[in-house]
Amino acid sequence: MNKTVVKALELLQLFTTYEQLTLQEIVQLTKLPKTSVFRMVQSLMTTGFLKKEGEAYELGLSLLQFGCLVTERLDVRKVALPIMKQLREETNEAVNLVVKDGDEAIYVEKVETSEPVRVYTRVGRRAPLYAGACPRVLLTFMSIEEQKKYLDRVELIPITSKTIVNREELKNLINEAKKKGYTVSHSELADYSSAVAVPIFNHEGKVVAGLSVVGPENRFQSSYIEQLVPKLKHKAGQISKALGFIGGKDVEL
Amino acid sequence: MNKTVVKALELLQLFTTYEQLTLQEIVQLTKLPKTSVFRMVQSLMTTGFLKKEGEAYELGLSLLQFGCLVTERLDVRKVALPIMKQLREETNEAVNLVVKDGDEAIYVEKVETSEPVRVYTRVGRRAPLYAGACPRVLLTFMSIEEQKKYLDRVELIPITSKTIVNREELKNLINEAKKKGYTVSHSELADYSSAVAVPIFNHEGKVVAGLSVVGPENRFQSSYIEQLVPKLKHKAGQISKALGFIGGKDVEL
DNA sequence: AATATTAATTCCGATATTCGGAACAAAAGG
DNA sequence: CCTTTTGTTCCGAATATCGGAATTAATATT
Repeated sequence: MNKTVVKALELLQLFTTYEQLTLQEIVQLTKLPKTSVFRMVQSLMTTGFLKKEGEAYELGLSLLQFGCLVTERLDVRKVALPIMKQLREETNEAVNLVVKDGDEAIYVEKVETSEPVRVYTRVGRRAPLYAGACPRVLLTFMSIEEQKKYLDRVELIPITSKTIVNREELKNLINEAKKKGYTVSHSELADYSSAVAVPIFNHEGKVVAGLSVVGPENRFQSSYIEQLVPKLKHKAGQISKALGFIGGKDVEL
Repeated sequence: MNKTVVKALELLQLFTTYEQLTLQEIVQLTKLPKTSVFRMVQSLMTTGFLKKEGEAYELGLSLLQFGCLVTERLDVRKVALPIMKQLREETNEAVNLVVKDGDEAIYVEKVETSEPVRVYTRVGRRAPLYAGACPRVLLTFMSIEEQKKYLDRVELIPITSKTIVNREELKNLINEAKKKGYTVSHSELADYSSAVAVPIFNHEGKVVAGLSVVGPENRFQSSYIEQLVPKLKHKAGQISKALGFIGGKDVEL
């Protein structure tokens, strides 16, 4: 492995939290010697990953290009987007699409609602697989071995006061969700926001994404969730089908 | 500067042209020793910039997050987008927003038309400042010294058969455009596509972006362009104003 | 105006890190 | 079963990185 490269890219990661940083600030945050930081920043600048805006450094425009390319190349997203828009029309709620990346879930597409009270999720946001409806639906429907390994390995860190941190409770929820074919979460990732999520499968029958409807907790009572689930399952089924998925006991095609 | 970091990031740049690459292919393209490529790829993977998809490597999902952050943080884009949509409604043509990044122009936002014949531009695309209406409008309205330096330094490489490669011709076009307050191009960046572009200024009176209307060459006759120009100028003026621009002989506010 | 303070940049010798050839392993193809 | 191709590990040599210290630049203070 290449230590310097990793360090430089970790340095770049700082800019996901901070919009602008001076050299000084980077030194403080990374605790690396100033000269080293300086060198790395220079390197990141020549490649367009960072740029200097007056005093401070910012993310460079190269990243724009990369981001767009990744988006375009994600085919789940391509087929899901129009269907997500339909779902938004039917439910008038925000719809999210999440894919798995290592031990995390990443929000790759969203369709917003016109409701005045909204839950704002940023595309590119990451969340652990155990928290939130959409991430957990990925965890629920992954292969048994992979799931077991993950559950043994993962440390359950609370994000909000309602994040599930008890391993047994999590396992129960997963098993239940597997039977029902959907997951529900209340304020696990952000306070006062709830979500219902269903899995999307590819041609191999593997979960490749989670589709969810998100909204304010007070609106998401069980009677309302029951109305949402068949709609979600229907749309997720359409997306799965478009990806070449054929079987599926849990999915109504 | 940090040689390894730069090399690794240049390696990553390969993936803007190729969607997938095996280790072998990267070795051939970069002409670097296999072991070095291997190491760099490993480093890029641990940081999520690359991922292995079966045989080959692809851009990782980290880049999605970075791309979205850059987009969100670009405030020209934020204020321009709604106005661009209005312009699309008024003209029923595709509208592009371009900013300067070093010696290049980058497309940062687009609004597409419903016309059957379209010109497709990808967000994140780069173009030299001398070619195409929108890039050249940035060149036209940058500071005199900067412009002079650029013109002395730049090598004019043809992109299509109609790309301007004669320095004198380019200078004349720039001077003319400066008087008129807009730039026109025909098939300079892509065959059969034309564009009209106007500048957007910030609070300091510096050009920060170019706004253009793009369409198929046959539709962009001079009579039609004359209709477009006032509309473009009006909208660009609105955006400039929103960015704090006050003066402006060339802009009708 | 002179001085103090803070941050950015350059220098340079020590050394840890990267380099890259070669050997090895694994998988694919004949 | 052997050959070929691609991916991965090893290890000594070399060089690129490291980081302290000095220098420069910019800003604040007396």
